[in-house]
Amino acid sequence: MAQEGNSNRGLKGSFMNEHYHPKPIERRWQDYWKNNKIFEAREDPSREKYYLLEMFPYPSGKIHMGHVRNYTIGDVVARYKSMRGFNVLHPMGWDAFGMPAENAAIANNTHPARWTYENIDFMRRQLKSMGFSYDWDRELATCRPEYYRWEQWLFLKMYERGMVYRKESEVNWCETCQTVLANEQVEQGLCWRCGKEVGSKKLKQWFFKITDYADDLLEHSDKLLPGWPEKVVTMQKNWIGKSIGARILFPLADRDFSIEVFTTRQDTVFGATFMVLAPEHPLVPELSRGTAQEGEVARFVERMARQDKALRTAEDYEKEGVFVGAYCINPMSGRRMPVYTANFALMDYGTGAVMSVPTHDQRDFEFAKKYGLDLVVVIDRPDDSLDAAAMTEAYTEDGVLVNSAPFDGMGNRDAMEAIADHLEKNGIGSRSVQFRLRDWGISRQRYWGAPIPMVHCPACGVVPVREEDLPVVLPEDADLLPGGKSPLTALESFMKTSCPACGSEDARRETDTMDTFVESSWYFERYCSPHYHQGMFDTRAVDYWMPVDQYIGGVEHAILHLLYSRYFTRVLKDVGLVKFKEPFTRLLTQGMVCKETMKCATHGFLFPEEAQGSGNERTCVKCGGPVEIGRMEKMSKSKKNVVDPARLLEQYGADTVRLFCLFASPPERDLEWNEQGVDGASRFLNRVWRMTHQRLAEVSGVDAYEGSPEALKGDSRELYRKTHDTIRRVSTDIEDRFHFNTAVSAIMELVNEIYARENVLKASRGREILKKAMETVVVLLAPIVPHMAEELWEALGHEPGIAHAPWPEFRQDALATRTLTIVVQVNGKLRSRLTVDADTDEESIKDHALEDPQVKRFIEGKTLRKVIYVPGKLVNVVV
RNA sequence: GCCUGGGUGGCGGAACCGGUAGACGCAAGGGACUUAAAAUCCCUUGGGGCUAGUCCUCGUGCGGGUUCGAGCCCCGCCCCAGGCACCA
Repeated sequence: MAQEGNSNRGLKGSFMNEHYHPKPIERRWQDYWKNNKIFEAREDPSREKYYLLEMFPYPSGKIHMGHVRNYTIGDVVARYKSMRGFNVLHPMGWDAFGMPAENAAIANNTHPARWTYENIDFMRRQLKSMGFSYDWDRELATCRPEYYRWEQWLFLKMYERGMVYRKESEVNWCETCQTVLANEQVEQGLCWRCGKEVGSKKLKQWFFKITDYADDLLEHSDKLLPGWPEKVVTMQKNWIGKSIGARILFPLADRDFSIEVFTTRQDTVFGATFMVLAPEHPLVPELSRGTAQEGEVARFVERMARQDKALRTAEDYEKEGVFVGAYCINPMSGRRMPVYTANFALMDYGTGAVMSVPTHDQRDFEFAKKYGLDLVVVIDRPDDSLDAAAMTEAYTEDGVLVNSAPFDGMGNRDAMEAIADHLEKNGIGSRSVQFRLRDWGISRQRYWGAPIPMVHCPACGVVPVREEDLPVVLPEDADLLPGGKSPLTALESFMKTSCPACGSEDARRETDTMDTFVESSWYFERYCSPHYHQGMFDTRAVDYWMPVDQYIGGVEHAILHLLYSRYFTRVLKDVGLVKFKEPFTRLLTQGMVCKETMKCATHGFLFPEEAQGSGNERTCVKCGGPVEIGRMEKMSKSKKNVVDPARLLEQYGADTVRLFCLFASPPERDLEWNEQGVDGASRFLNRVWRMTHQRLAEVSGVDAYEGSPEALKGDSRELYRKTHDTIRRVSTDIEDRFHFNTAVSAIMELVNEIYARENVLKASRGREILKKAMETVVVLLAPIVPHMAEELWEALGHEPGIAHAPWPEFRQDALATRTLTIVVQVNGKLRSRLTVDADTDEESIKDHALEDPQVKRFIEGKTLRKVIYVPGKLVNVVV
């Protein structure tokens, strides 16, 4: 600490021993926060709440830079709001079910539960060492029965309301491993484990009827999510994919029933020249039966069934199909249309049947050309007519109807309505809306997930578990089977149960577990009362805290997790548990953390520590060969361009890591990792540390100046002005824009100013002004580098606890300057600057500008046309 | 192909309502301190030019336009990233 006698020495170099050591400081304050329950949140109706939430992590082993960035951003906002007087809820927990636990268990011969809980313990310690302001008493893990029992409870409620149903659905199936594969376990159509080709298999699976809410979710996307990034809203809208059109019945030529199609282009119905059915369409075998096509059709359908889904949706997938041997009649044109089945028709969209209009749909056009089918133009360009025979692509623009009997000459937009009316009036079709969104398949043939609370009884069929029998506990004594097949099916103690309806002892439990997205669709509500055992949550707590005011996470969850959460919240509302529809008022999607990749010709990708040297001259530590520097990419283990937060924490401390994450780029953009930048952040903190300690003796016992700037002059006035301007800038940067990088810049500028205004101590009130500036630096840094801020706050003579210190307000009157710099332009080009008193009127500023020698040079001999004055900013002389 | 973002010094990035382009940091160079180094503190740093200034000129992906004035607005392109993509 500074000694009295040091005060009259120069500021520079007198306290060389004052060095910043983050480790003990961080330990000390983390203990302080914990012991004093500084971040414990309690409902308090007299205070305005602020619920800040970051997407909870999957406990994969240890935290990575993506977590560090995400949680640092959230922590700054939480701490800032807390200093602003809000009652802040800032919880943390674990998205603890999922496949990696099973994989690790098989690979390391441990149990998924053990692996998961050990990871949680390790990662919790890591998060604590970052100094995040979580209320750890609210921690939850979704794999615990006391969590998922309420999920099972809600499942039963949804089942009662018809929100849950079972249907046949395809899964990826590996014959060799005898197991179901998730999409991410299928690599280019091959099983990730054995490398054999993946097929598909039909299983009866559970679904949530999210499509019931498609319209509602879509509508609110626009109206009620103003605090969401437009990008995310658009992605959700596309995902829901509402299409407005019509259903039309096409009678079969020789039978007395019809094929129903969905189309968005009923205006082109007269141009429909053939029909396409999905290979899975029930009419395909029926129509081909007994025809010459029967064998070929059966072979085609069989081949499509075996084909991998990933392949079928591949980019340059060749359109192919076969004639099924039957014809239908176009109800509008009367044309006899051959019926085909083709790979591109999907059974689960619309009706699984497509009326094909090759002249006005590119896909139909290609198919027709390939199989020599007829083309009839029904929409002409407004100015010239199309010749079907000469077309090289479909005409999909607007135009005028032709070859459409009573509708000829009508604009196609009008014809849409007119034809829809005609269809409805004649009972051959109706207006219809389709969504791209499918129901949410939640069944997973996996062990490490929440059991679906259903029982299969030979007598009663599928029966829900009784509410009082919940939870259906996932047995932890299961042995994992090689290949990943769920061990539940082999576990007699789990499988065997009695029927809740008839009591039969022959009943079997459902062995499917729920998709982990189910757990993450309501955890934010559970946080409000995590220890509540009478229901999913205490509605009073939820009424107080929800909705989440600010949600922060990666853009990779922009669609599924967020859409499912919005859906679940609607379900909870319908069940009567919550009063709102939208769980997240504001959303911030932060960018990825990136780093350049490094590759050695013999050793492939290299970890950063496996290359030595700098710049483009790096060599491989294993073989000394040259290292090729690749482009910036998202940090990933497979590319080895990763930085382990644990190492950084060890080397620099949490505050430096936090500072760098915030300073390097604004949160929504990608962050390019740069070790020298981390050094820079560390250097700045050292500078702040020194700045404070070197001046401590000067300001100890002095109260920070809080008065009017009236009496201040020179350096005092300037430093005071800069101090308040910094408060203003940092507040708006954090509050309105989450631009922490510019907030940090502003604080850096203030620190630079303190160094530059050494003479302030000679002025009257100098010490008080200096103290105010120094305190401001510390208090503004508090949400960003909380440990150092606490330490310096105490050193400056305050009681511990900057976390709850009030955020400073800026004084408008302190921002004013005595003089203004007015820029003078001639014809828009900068020519001179004027320094004038702040109260100088417009006329005299203009006069000054015209008399300025620099300006005169450029207006001499020219006609003065106009003089524009922007108050306090500039004069533009137009000649 | 469609929908979003984005393109600014050697680099990360600033520029808030159309008004001084390049804040802040990194890197680089120079100086001070030191026996020396590290650390620290100070200075310089977009390109070009000359008469060396309180100077001129070019410059925010490219080409046009609106305006007294455009990185920012409008029209037409190019490139990069992300998302969707046989959805009838």
